[in-house]
Amino acid sequence: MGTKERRAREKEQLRQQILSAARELFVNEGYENVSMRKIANKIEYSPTTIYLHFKDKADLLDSVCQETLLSLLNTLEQLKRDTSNPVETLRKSGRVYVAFGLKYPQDYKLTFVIRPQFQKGLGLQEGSIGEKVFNYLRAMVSECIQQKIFRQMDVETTGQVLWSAVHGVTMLLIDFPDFPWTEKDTLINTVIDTTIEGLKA
Amino acid sequence: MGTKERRAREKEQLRQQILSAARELFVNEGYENVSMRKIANKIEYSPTTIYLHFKDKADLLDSVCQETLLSLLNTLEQLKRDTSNPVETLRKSGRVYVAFGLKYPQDYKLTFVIRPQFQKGLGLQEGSIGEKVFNYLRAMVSECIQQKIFRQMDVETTGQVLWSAVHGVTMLLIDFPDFPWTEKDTLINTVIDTTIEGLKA
DNA sequence: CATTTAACTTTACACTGTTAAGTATACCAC
DNA sequence: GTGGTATACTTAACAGTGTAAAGTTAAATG
Repeated sequence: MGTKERRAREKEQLRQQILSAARELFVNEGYENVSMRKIANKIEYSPTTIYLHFKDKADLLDSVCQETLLSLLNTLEQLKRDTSNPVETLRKSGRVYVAFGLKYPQDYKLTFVIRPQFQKGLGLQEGSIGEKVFNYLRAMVSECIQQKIFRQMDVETTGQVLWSAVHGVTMLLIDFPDFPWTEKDTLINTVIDTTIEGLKA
Repeated sequence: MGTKERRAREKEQLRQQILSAARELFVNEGYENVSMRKIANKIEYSPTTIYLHFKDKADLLDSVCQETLLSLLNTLEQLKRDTSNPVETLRKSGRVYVAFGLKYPQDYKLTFVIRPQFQKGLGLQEGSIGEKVFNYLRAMVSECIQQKIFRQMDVETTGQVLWSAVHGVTMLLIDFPDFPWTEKDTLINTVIDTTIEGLKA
């Protein structure tokens, strides 16, 4: 019987092929400079085949970004959390977050800048990977507040402040590579440490 | 004789016409969704006329962004600086910066995200408006450090940390309007105050 | 073997940024 | 005023875009 399963497997395989071709092209040439035809060429199918797996180009982008978020989540979760020192964990997580953004700058921008432009109304929906990432942050922040290391402030606000800081420095370093930045790691660490210091009780 | 001058004036006028048509379209429909033909239609000239005034679409974008930066600089400089309380001035400037970004979100993104993507290698060149904006920040930071309110840290790094913070929160609020942010002004103020607090001696 | 279904391709449409060539008009020296 | 030239602008064209509709092929089912 297993033909149906085989077919489904093959279909999934092609989907994955399209996805990784798209990611590679998006990352190397920029979303706007990648045409459906280019992707099709790379996987040696006709352009319209892509539409059998993805609604349109934006949907393709969205799927690529989901993968990116998952990868970010995994990277963060690999960091083993020392509950006795939540601030240090937070610090490390911040560094990992920025490092991720700088290691895959194009993927980062696709996910956090380009995608919101094309996919209106994504507000961190229930069960999404994006929500899981933010939950990770929430948990750490919560710990810092409960242990009274941080000011007794709203968990949400505190988390959002931290996100703003790491997102800001990541975006600037990506978008203005020629700006006369002070030493990159110094800047990143200072951003994270300053924000954490400012949040302390 | 003045015909030459009149001609030059007319030419400049058309240039301005193109610029404001382009800005309006870029802002309302997004850079990528605006074609040279659309701009041309709006000003009732043929598409190729635009090329008599701007090298290409990216150059047009660049000119639009220069205007935006100038507007930002003016907005910042209107704030009268109370040298006896540089921290309060810095706080206000931060709020003004974010408010500017949120008032003209598309212009902000064009300038700080889209343009760097198309104009590689803009590293805050000598005498540019971007440099003037950053100089404004430098001056305020310098004051805070000299008066020993801030930690004795590198002026550059300190300024870059502040820029990261305000840029981060601005970008997030623009790109994820549906995210469950805490009250917007609270978030903005908390970001600014937290960063400043973290920088204090 | 016949028929249905799924996978994939061909063709086509209306659009894109930009270049090259063409045209008309306003200016200048005589 | 007339001839020539420079300026402003347009027309036409090229190679490319995202994607819908229709057509084709091959495999799975009854």
